[in-house]
Amino acid sequence: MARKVSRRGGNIVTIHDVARHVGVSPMTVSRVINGEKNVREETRAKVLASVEALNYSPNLAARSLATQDSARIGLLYSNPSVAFLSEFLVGILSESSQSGAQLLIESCEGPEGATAALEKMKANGCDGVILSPPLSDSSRVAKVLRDMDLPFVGVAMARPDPQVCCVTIDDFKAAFSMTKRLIELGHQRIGFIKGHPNAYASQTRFEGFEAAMQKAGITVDPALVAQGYFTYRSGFDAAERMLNCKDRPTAIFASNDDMAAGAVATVHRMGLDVPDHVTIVGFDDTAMASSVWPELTTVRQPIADMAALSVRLMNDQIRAKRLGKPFEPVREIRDFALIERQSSAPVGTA
Amino acid sequence: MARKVSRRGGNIVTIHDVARHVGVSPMTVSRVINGEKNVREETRAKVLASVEALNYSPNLAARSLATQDSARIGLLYSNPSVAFLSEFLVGILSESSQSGAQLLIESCEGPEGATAALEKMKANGCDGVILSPPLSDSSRVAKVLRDMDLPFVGVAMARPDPQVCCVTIDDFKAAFSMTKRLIELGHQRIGFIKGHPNAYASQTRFEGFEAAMQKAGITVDPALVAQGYFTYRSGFDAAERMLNCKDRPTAIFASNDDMAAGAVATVHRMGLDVPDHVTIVGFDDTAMASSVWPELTTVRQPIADMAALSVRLMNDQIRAKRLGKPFEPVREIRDFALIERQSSAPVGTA
DNA sequence: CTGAAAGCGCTTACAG
DNA sequence: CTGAAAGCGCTTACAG
Repeated sequence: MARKVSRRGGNIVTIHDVARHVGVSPMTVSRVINGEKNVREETRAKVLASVEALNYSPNLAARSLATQDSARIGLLYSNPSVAFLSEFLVGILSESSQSGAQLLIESCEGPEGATAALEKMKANGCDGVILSPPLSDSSRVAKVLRDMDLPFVGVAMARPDPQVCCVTIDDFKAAFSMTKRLIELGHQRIGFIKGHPNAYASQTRFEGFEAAMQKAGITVDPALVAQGYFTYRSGFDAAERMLNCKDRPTAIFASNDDMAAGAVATVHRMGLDVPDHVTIVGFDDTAMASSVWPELTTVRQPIADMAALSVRLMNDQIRAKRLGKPFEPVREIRDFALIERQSSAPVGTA
Repeated sequence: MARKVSRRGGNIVTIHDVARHVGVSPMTVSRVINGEKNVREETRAKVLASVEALNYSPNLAARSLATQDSARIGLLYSNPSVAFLSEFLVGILSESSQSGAQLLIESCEGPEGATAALEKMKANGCDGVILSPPLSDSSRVAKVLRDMDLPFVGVAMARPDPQVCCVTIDDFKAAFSMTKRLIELGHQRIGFIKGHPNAYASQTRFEGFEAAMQKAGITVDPALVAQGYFTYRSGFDAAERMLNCKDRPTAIFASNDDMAAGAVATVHRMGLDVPDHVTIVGFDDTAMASSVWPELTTVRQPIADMAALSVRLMNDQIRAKRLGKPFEPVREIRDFALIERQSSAPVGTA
């Protein structure tokens, strides 16, 4: 490893070392590393070989200083599930450290508290804001942001707004698919636990459920639809009510994993088994889903990836604004996935 | 806000703007910001006022480029609890983005798989490695690291090794305190669920439990000590065995939150209540503890803080090594805290 | 106690 | 297709 001694005695392979090794200018090495086209194929190959040989990898701090990419990004959240939030944060943090963005993190209690938090961010030189659900769906928050002339990106939005840049999955389709799968497993009496009323995703997921039921010609029994609040406890209570029906459901679809885990606990408490007596499925595939037993069948929403992508979109938007270029709001729809674990089974397994 | 237009059209307040505003050199501003002593009090005050007025905040990328602090830090983990890991990551990521460190993250299956992962890191120019438990306690991993001449920091180590730089809590004392608290609540028949045998913390926590019991003059019934594996399922099973004893425990102390949550599920399944019939307490205070119902009384281990501190220690160590200065291994013991939630109560509440 | 110079590693903008 | 120059915002090392 050819390493040079830096001003302070460290050993770091730089772009200059690679350049010298190959016999080109640092500029050419930079071009190869950044995948630019205007490099002769032969030169590119030599540079790449050298990068490999010297074990070069770029200094992110230097890059972001040079590119001026170092935006100051605000992240505003309002207590979603802890499991959701931490996965969200991991995505945000890792991408922003990659791109050299600085982070300003604030929480607030619902859309009403958002204004104060946003003003604080703005005062701290914030260039743009990333919104986690349910804030991302709040038109009130969106208005405040527009008035402040701050660009923003919404993550996991459930209500389409062509004006807003966002990263989501198709909640309707995801809920539809999961419901369809339950029906394929022979379930007919399927209970549904809704999410918090302040989140649009709650409504959209319920609509997906309804649509799949209707398509299969199954009537949704109102007694099997319960209001939840995305908490374990609310799932626990909702499931209890449903399971005390005379004609109890053979499957319960909860709008997130926390509630599904609560529903599993209720089933167990009643001396029944999951999935033998009741199938339980969740939504999100957070840490909760694979931490409980039986592990939850759920809809995987790639939260960390979505969060990371939102940082990239935010960077693009900030850069465009700085350059005075127009920025067309992007609506990125990521794929969801049905993850089948042990909490679901064909009907009548017991 | 006095903002200058940068090369690419952005508006950023820099150290120069502050300097001009105050009428001093950028150097002086830098000194004030970094809290150096050699600045006249009057000058310092003026600079600080200006920093406030212009809303200046330093560009981290520029700083880390200039200080050469940008170490490349490897993070090696071997599947601990997902909840534990995500809190750990949040701490690591936020501190490393603060300090401008680059991260190389690898996982492995136990100490045996560590060598390959570490070689990969080393090949990628890694300057030092942070170890999460149970890897942090592995003398085998420590030896590999020493042979590679890579500095490392262990997080949440349970076995004191004066040679190794680490950040921990006092697991013994923490387990002792929690047990003492249970005894104060009147519990005598207390069950204990051990953690995974490959983690030293499991042993240490058990010793703390034993010591507190002994000090209170209570004999530990071997039937009330079960082997767990830090998973929900293992807590579930262990609790089931204990609760089927003729003389069942009135309280169960699980060595982590996942197992405690599993134990709660078992109690419920048997038609009993938490905490009315059985008190259940956990350890760590991960997201799991406040996600289930009833929420868990537990020992708070400040995982994110500890992880963040480990990054700082790693940076110090790498800098010392680069400068050829000796670095005395530091052993940082953080405070734990007893968090009382709804899963515990005085004995005989029902 | 304060400042002018040089440099951190990379990229943009311009020339050829 | 390639390179020389200048600059990103900050700090170290040296003078005074």
